[in-house]
Amino acid sequence: MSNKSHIVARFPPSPTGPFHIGNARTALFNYFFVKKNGGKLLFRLEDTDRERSKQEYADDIVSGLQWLGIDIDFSHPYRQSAHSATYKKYLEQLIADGKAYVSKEEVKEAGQRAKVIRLKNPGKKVTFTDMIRGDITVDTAELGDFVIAKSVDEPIYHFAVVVDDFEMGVTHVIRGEDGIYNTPRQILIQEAIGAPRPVYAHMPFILNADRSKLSKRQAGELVSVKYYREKGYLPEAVVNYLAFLGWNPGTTREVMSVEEIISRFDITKVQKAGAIFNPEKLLWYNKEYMNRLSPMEIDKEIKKRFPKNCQNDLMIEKLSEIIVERISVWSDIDKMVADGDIQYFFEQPKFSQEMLVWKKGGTAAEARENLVLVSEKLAALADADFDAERLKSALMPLAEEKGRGNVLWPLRVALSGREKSPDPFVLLAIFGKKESLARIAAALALLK
RNA sequence: GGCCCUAUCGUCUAACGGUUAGGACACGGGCUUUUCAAGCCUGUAAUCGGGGUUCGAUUCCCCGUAGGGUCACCA
Repeated sequence: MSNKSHIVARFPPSPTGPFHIGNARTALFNYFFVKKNGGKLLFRLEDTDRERSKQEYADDIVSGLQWLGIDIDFSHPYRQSAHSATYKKYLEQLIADGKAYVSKEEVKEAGQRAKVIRLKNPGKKVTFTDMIRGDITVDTAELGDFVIAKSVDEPIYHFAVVVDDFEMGVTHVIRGEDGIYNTPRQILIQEAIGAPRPVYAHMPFILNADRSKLSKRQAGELVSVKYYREKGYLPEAVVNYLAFLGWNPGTTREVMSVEEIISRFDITKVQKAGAIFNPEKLLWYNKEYMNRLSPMEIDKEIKKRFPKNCQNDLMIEKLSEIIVERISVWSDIDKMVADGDIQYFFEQPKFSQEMLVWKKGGTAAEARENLVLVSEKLAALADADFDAERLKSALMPLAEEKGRGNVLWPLRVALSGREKSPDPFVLLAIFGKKESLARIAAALALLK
């Protein structure tokens, strides 16, 4: 890393499926690395597989990357499909130099070619440096003269990658650990075409709970970046979680902005073993980041998710605090709406007489008597006194005298109609004097 | 199976030969003067096993064991 200004890394997904969270982490670590070292990150679409490559997947990857805040230029990606002439040139040169040859093959399976291009393997031991794992030595003899292209117009992956990295001036290759065994053969190809060898770093995998490689089979939708966007996760939280999965700056604090992560980033401190993906911790991160949001940002999201008959801006403003402390991701608001935890703020709730009675030893008569007393106390207050703290000091003496449960439970149910809700003082403050008294009156009518 | 990589609480991790093995998530308990949530305090919990090296090993070496990766005319 002595030549900082010359660092060029790349992120080369093949658009053959939805953007995978493990891939996102690899992209992120590439991003941290170049940002930290003042390098450049290039985007390449490995779309040589005509059958499986789809534009919608490419779009999903790009939008996922942008959502995560990876601010690199996606406007003119390097597409493998646009470089067949280049591969052909190198292939023909290798054959002319006698470093590769056209080999006649026995066709064993459908789709196999009778002629392919193989590299003449010098059969030596190759040692390369991995920034995470140190030196790795592999004997390439066992590879034999491996296939590098089906024809001069159809290079296979390893060959295309080496040519692309060379053409793009890539100096640092940071990829998943499954790339470790691709490296020796790619190095052999590099040497054959006279390309310089980049520095490597192979990242450990993100794992399922049983320590196998994170799979859609086991983790379901949790593997796709799109899922987190749709569920209403904050990209900062996802980035922070992913960054600390398999790496940490040695601090006790784990909530850290991207800027700080970048400034502290050190790829040599990346863990060598894989890490199990922990959705609970991600949720915790998300909540941490939600707690740092401004009321305006919260209100905007709530408004977006509330049904048509709950679009009262003034009420939404009052609710944002109690909602945010009950959710971990934005889509939890949808659940609250579906569960009926929202509706009662906007219209008189329906509830039964039994629900008004304190379950631990209260009677309907007590509920009625206490609601009348509460009602009288509230009627004596000014509108301006409808503040949670003041209401509490106004009503608690009564609650202490008559029994907290016997006073506060009926009051809370009268206001919310629910088994679970914010405390009655907060509710009173939200509804104000007039609406509060009206709801209590409605409850009293039921108790008669 | 060959080759390679890896191994600290359930999970993510700190420790770069000497710590009561630290933190976070999750979990348990308690406090916040009804319920829910949030918050605060607090507790349980780990060095895979066996040999070395060393005055001393989580740390260095070897052997096991376990897990993972990889052995394509896929990317």
